[in-house]
Amino acid sequence: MLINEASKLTNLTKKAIEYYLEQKLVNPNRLENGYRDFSEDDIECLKKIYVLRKLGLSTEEIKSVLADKTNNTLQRISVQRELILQRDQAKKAILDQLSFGKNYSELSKELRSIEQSSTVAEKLLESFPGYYGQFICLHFARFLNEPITTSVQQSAYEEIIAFLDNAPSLQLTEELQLFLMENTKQDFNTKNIRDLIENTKQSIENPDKFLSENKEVIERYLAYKQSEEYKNSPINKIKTILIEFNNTSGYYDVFIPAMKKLSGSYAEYCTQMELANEKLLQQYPEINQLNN
Amino acid sequence: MLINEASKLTNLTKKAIEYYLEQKLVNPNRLENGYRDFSEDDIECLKKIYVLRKLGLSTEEIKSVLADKTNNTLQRISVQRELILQRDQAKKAILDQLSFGKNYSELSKELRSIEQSSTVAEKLLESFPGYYGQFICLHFARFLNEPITTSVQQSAYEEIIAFLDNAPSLQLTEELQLFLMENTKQDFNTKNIRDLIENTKQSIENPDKFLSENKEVIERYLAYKQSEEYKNSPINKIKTILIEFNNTSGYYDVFIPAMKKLSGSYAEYCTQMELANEKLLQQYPEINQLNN
DNA sequence: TTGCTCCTCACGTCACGTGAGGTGGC
DNA sequence: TTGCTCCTCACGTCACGTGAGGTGGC
Repeated sequence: MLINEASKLTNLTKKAIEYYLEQKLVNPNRLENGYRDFSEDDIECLKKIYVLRKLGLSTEEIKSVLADKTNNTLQRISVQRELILQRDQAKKAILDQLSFGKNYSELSKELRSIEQSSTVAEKLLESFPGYYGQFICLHFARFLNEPITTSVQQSAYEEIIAFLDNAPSLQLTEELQLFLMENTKQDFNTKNIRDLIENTKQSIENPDKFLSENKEVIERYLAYKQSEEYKNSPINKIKTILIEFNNTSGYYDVFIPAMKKLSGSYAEYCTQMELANEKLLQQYPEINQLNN
Repeated sequence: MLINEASKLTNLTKKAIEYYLEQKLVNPNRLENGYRDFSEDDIECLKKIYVLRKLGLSTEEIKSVLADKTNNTLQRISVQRELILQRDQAKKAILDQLSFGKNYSELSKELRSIEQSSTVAEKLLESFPGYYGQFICLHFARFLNEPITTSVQQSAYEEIIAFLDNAPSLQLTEELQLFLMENTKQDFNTKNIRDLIENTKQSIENPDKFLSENKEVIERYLAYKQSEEYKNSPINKIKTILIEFNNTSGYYDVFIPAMKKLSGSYAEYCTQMELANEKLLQQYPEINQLNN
């Protein structure tokens, strides 16, 4: 069909369609007279583009979403938009304060720390691949709402940025990447990640309760970790790579200490986590052997 | 001081400052050699621009904010951003559904009704001046979350758009505008409007309770409305103009009926409102005379 | 031939960033 | 003279919109 009909079917203007053609988002055949001939598939594709554009994705982003047969790209973008929404809400709150007559210089500082926090979160998402990046990003985002006021915080912020900008990228073999994608395709979206984070939080806040309530699961898990099956599994390989990466990239030596300096709530979280971990080790000393 | 120093003091780049100069947001003097000489006032102004730009205001918006000595413009923009935030949140929810694997064609409809709802809200804000526009906009925004699915709703939507695009603008004399501004400057911001709306909602949901609990206030109010003082007050003049406007513009004949068709929850609200009003009239029949 | 669609090309938008090329100050 | 700042002018960005000018189809 010709462009006019395509335009009507997709709710897109001709000019918009022409633009997407130029950007190679769609590639209809040409008729002998040079007119473009849109197929059913082209129309489907344009309809998707319409939706994605209305949702605020750039043409580049749309290109990768269309090329990606899994929903991984879409999930990443979704996490990104969540960060942006949070930032915009914080900005809206400042706008309200301004319209209420609060003065500019005070708010200017608040603004700066909002921007710095979201820069950290965005860079975290960029720095780590796939699902792992989303997890890391949402995990740390919770601790980034505190204003940066002291010079210690400021230099910690700068260390973090330098780390994230220069850290070697985490490389997984294609096989492992595929494994991760396959296994996170359905189950892990923004909401599930949030739930997971929330569960972790509750278990470290009250480790005794967690340990007694989940005795069975924990023991099954430990048994699995000692099995041959686990030792040869992709998930173990990924874990090994991660530990190696964390040890050599500066993640443990630079990033984590800086995060603790930047965010009081994160430092507190870590302390709790260590306590909980001690209790776990007391109850299951065999874990020590597992990690070596 | 020269542009370099101004840039350092304000956190703006030279190019950004030059752009604001071109847009006439600031107007520094020139030295004999043609160099620009920024005053303390210019710097203050640039600092404000910095904050407002970070908050996402366009240069045109910033221009009106800077020109406006009251906070009225800022308040309007704040309401506008609230609408945008709501829309973006709805869009983010759709993005999540997509990344969860839901199909495009279903979501495309949802998308359309999100956009239509926010168009109505935005046009409401544009169509009425000052505080009144903000109130009207937030008042109706609550009823605009329902999807547009039937053809009755669709044509009601179109009627509303046509009404808002063509309605004569509500004109108040400068004196009355000033009065409104003076009296809404402090007390009415987004949050206060919300509270007011919430209070109204509760009183019409349970008119008996409202009437008995607020007996004294209502009676004092009625007495005031019968006084000579009220008859000569600006608020009475504004009310007269509003009633006239509502009667002649099509607000009552076109807009309100269309809103009822568009939104079931608004229709319900109106019914409740009428019931509550009847009860009020039963208790205070003298109101009938007041309105003539 | 007329009125319509199709094509490509060019220029505008918004808030700057990135130079280029020329002048001024020390 | 050198290295710095200042000035203005031009072009690029992103996702199109608004024509202009020419061709094709009925």
